[in-house]
Amino acid sequence: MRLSQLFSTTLRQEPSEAEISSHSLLLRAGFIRQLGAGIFSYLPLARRGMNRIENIMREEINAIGGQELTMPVVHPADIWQETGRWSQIGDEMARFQDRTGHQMVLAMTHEEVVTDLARREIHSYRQLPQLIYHIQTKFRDDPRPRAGLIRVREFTMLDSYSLDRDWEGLDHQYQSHYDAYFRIFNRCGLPVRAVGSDTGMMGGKEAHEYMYLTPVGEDTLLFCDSCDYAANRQVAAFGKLTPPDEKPAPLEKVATPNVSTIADLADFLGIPASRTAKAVFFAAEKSGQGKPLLIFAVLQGDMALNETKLVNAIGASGSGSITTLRPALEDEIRAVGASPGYASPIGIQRDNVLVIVDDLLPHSPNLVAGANQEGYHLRNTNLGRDYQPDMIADIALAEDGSPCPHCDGRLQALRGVEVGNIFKLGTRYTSALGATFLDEDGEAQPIIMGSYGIGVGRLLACVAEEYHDEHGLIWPITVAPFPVHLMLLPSKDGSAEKAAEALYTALIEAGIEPLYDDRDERAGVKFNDADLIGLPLRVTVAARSLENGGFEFKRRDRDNRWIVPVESAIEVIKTELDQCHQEMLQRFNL
RNA sequence: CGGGGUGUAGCGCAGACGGCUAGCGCGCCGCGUUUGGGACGCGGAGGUCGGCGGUUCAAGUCCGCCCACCCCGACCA
Repeated sequence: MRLSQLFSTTLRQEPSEAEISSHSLLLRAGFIRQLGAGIFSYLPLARRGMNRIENIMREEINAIGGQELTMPVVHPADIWQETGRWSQIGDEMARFQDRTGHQMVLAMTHEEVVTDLARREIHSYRQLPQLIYHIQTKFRDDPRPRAGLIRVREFTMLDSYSLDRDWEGLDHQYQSHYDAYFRIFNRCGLPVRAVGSDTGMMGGKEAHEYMYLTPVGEDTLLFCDSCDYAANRQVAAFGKLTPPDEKPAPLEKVATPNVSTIADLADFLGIPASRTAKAVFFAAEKSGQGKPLLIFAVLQGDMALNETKLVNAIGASGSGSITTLRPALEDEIRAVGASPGYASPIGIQRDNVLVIVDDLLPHSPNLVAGANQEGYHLRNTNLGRDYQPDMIADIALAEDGSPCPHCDGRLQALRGVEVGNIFKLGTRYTSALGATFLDEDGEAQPIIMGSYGIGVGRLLACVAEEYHDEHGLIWPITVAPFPVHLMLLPSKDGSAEKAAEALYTALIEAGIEPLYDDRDERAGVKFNDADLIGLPLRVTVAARSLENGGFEFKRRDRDNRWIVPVESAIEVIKTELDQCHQEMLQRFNL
């Protein structure tokens, strides 16, 4: 490709909307352009990089038995209604009507369509297992796109789906993906960690996320410093310190004027926060019901609430499908007889209230809790004696420094970007859509499903985030849009032009397509653009290099330059590119 | 959805007290000089000042409404 003809230009100045390196550099180097919030065009350089990523994905998924197909981006609403997600998912799903007035949706994921295909095609255990995948555009109307390609609304994902006759089969395919996904990321040069995660809107049993650790990430992960425990903060368990073993003491009302926070309370009474009980309120809107359910969560005063755990606990309790959880209004709290700032479950009305206490509370005696009266607290409240919970569950948020749930270590909090995820869906969708097969005994069984996804653009952005310096991008050989940046610096006698053109042709004939900077620009401009675009190997053809005995070679990720004789240029380029590959394999033990 | 911010040429920005043909740097086009780390000279092109409405003799500038984008939060993969 001749740079003079390439459909994009580099920008000298940093675009004002870019806050993080990958966004800024991908814009400046001419890889992407933004059309709207979270909506981008991928110009030829980005497209080529993404093609290479997608081909790595195809190789790895094919290697574990995947078959590529393509499923539609526009779906009729009824399959989403069949699984219940039509009403479960909110504004994040883009909906519209076609000309005949039928409700349609833009695909935000493809479980429904896969399951529909499965129920049409799969009838016998003899047809299982299956693994199908596609690389397709999705749209999620995210309330807040940000950080360039890291969090967008329209995006392309590799999406694979496993279909099995039993749970052992799912376990096997899940494990295959677990490993294949590591290979995909590593072949792209991206170091990732797998962590246990929430299943969120996907539903199902077990799930892992692949996290690229970076301060620009918006997920918080917790890693044990001495064992291999790792989890997204949303689901992270932790070892709760055992409270003192005291006998329950009599309840005692104590005046606490203007003391409405845990910190003030502990201060005022001269006790640690861990000796207090904290109340947190949410209103749960139930589908198809008018009056929201008040969620009254109680945990030890030194701990923060984990909303994801709370939602999952409520879901597990079977108390109806909760569509949304929002902070309760003050009136809603007062309506049950609780007093904000001085609240406890003691003595409140219990109809249409769900009291959920953290699983540490049964072991934490004599806590100071609210008296449900402005300006007063109660000493020595005890679960069981003074109030009964509707449910006991782990609803506390793990923090940096929390004890590991599995060993004596401490959890460390780090930021990360989720670049992929894998879910054991089980029969969540196949049961809903009636995707069954007949087993050997002629009995209908629901197909057991798994789903696995990687965002292509987000992966590209993370690679850019990982590999760059103050001059520009530094692409790993495996995802670079071109392997070689061939640079011509014009000469008076035309010798450099002649040599560069010859090398350009010879490289293409050798199956190596370079990006050929044939522009009539100053050397400084060309060198700076080469650094910005960041191709792995730069080959400069100039009068000076020819006088010195050939072409000047430089790797983008190294500082040194050296001269290679004209006649061995192709061979050395091949060697260098191969060397880049080898270094990559070594770094990731591939 | 809440809070904050920004919309003036392709990019980065000035102009805001209402007042002449709306500027600057970079980029772009032409000619010449220059040619290994973002050259120089001369000459050009390019703007419904985010949109609509209002006030006024006069609006980029004042007022109202709306829209878009960015950041923080809520939310989310």
